[in-house]
Amino acid sequence: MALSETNSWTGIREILLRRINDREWSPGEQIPHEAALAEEFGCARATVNRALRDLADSGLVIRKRRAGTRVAQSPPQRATLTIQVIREEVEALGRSYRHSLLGRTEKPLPPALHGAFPVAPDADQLFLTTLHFADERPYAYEERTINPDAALDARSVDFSKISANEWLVHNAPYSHGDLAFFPVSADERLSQKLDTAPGTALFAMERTTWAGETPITHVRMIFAAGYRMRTGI
Amino acid sequence: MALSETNSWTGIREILLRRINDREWSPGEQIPHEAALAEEFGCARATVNRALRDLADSGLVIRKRRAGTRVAQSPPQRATLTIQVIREEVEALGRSYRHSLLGRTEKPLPPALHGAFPVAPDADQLFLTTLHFADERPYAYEERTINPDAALDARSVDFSKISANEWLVHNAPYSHGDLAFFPVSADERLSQKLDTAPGTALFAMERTTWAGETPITHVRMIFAAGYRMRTGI
DNA sequence: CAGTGGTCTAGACCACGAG
DNA sequence: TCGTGGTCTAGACCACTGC
Repeated sequence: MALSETNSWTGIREILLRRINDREWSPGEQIPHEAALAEEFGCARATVNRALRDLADSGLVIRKRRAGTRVAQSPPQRATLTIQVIREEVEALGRSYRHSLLGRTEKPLPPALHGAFPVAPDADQLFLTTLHFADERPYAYEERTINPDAALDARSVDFSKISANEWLVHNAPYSHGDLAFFPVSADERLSQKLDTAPGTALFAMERTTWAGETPITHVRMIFAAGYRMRTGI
Repeated sequence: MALSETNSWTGIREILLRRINDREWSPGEQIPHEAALAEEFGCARATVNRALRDLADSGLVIRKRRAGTRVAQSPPQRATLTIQVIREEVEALGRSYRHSLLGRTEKPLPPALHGAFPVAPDADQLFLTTLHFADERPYAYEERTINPDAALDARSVDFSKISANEWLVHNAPYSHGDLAFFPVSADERLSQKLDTAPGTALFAMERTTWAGETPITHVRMIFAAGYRMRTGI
């Protein structure tokens, strides 16, 4: 109908997408095989495969061997968040970055974290609290636990020169992690650090990263008032 | 070194990943061409391409034509959020779902939204407020604007039977959207709807979806106290 | 068991963009 | 301009899993 979609995989994806959006293929319905579509479009099966795989990645179709490809009943919305090192996030906003190490101690893990951060209960962990600034105004407050067994040189690093955030990204590769976002209400101490009124609603992020089965670091980052996390879908 | 990675694209990805993590290839450094790697691993270039494309998708390497492939300086952490229809989100938690339509009006767009939702200033928009319940307890409060020119049948739908959230997912395909997360402090009205104390910090999400250049709907969803958005990386 | 998607290959041409 | 990644092809074998 349109002037022409070439036989590129993106072109084929658009055609398939239109058929789904136009209800030519209804939710839950099985669509033709890769081989049939390849023949229809006059292209190789691999090209159709690439298009369908992309639609599957974005959740619009469900693919199973033997059972074929079906249009998803309620396509979930998938959004990709990109979480940068704080310094880069701030500098990308055109503001100047600085951080200040507020505290550093070594002690065993407090019981509250035992569930989320499985290390030996008597092994000393490194605890850091850091304040991140953008244009000399507080940007985020960070509370971090580092497992010295996983980040071998951490004990000897001067985290007032390079933030733990940045050092870990460059020196402690992780295999996977957990991420959570939630709101917190500024208590007396937080409101002071982040220069806001007590009771202000703040955006917080918690993250644990792992190297296989070994936890590397656990961090809670609380952003100053007005912070919004944005993305596209 | 390991017993053997087969010549699968995932196997090759693991080998490349290890070289990056072990600093065999340093951040910023250019790595061998696809052709060279294909020869080294004794596989087709397409297989190496698939592995490298996957690493590029997750932000670990940067690929440019002619310039080759380089290890990223500070690999951003990319997380994928899956945002389901609220009913499914609640039911996935093993709780029973119900919603209640609190209000429905038609009026032109208020000035506050003119920037985010570009429709004719005198065209009536459909405004809905909805409360979502999980196990009969408030789960989320929703304020929504629907552009009737983009969602043609919306005016004739009984949104007390099917939530606008769900109806739109099934009936108004979108091409793209904007998404933002931020905290709000419960005011008197919100705290009443969501059955929480005034001043509680709550998690909020704002989303606008588009069909090409035409805005379809704008929604602000505020979740009850205790809500956490989780994902993995 | 057999149909369907998942993957690999060897080769080719193309498009971008750094030098 | 020309090296590098991006893509397409035709064909093959494999792995999973529903029938």
